[in-house]
Amino acid sequence: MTWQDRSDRIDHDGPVTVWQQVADDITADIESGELPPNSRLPSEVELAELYSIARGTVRRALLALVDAGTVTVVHGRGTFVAKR
Amino acid sequence: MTWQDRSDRIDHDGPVTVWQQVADDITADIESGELPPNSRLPSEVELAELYSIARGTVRRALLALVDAGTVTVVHGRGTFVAKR
DNA sequence: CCCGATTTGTGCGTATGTATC
DNA sequence: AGATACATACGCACAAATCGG
Repeated sequence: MTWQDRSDRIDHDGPVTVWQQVADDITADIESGELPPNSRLPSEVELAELYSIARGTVRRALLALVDAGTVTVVHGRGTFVAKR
Repeated sequence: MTWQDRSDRIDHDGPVTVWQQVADDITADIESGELPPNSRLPSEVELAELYSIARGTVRRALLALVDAGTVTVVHGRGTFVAKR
């Protein structure tokens, strides 16, 4: 899949936190099949740029996805869609 | 060109970010001709030592230079002055 | 062909300061 | 007061590409 700017998907004024919106956004792409199992996500820095948010916020979102079992993180390699 | 200690060129307390100062400093050397096209910059680790900053900050500065088209980075080889 | 050194790529964890809600 | 979020910056570890012996 092609990763373009996603800053327009984030509502900074609504009731939902930014990191939840990012987690939901990525989860949606995984469940729709656009992000197939074992495919790699952009790096934390790249995701921060794509969503125009801070890296710390990206990490919070990824933490939620890891807890949910939807992605797995490999030190030094990247973040991958879990095969389930 | 000779690469000596450059830690005195960085102001950690001013309004300009460290990575911006590094990017500007290297850009000046390129535009002055001291760093000719295709010449290789010190490694990220060496630059971090020369400026007495973190490698991550060096990478942030190099990212700006890449975006500006002044340098090109090659995985496993190094960072080179763009030929322009 | 393999091994080691070098270099960039990525992630982990943390800290500080600012601003907003 | 507290939580959220941004931006910056630090140090470290592991992975992958490249090149030389």
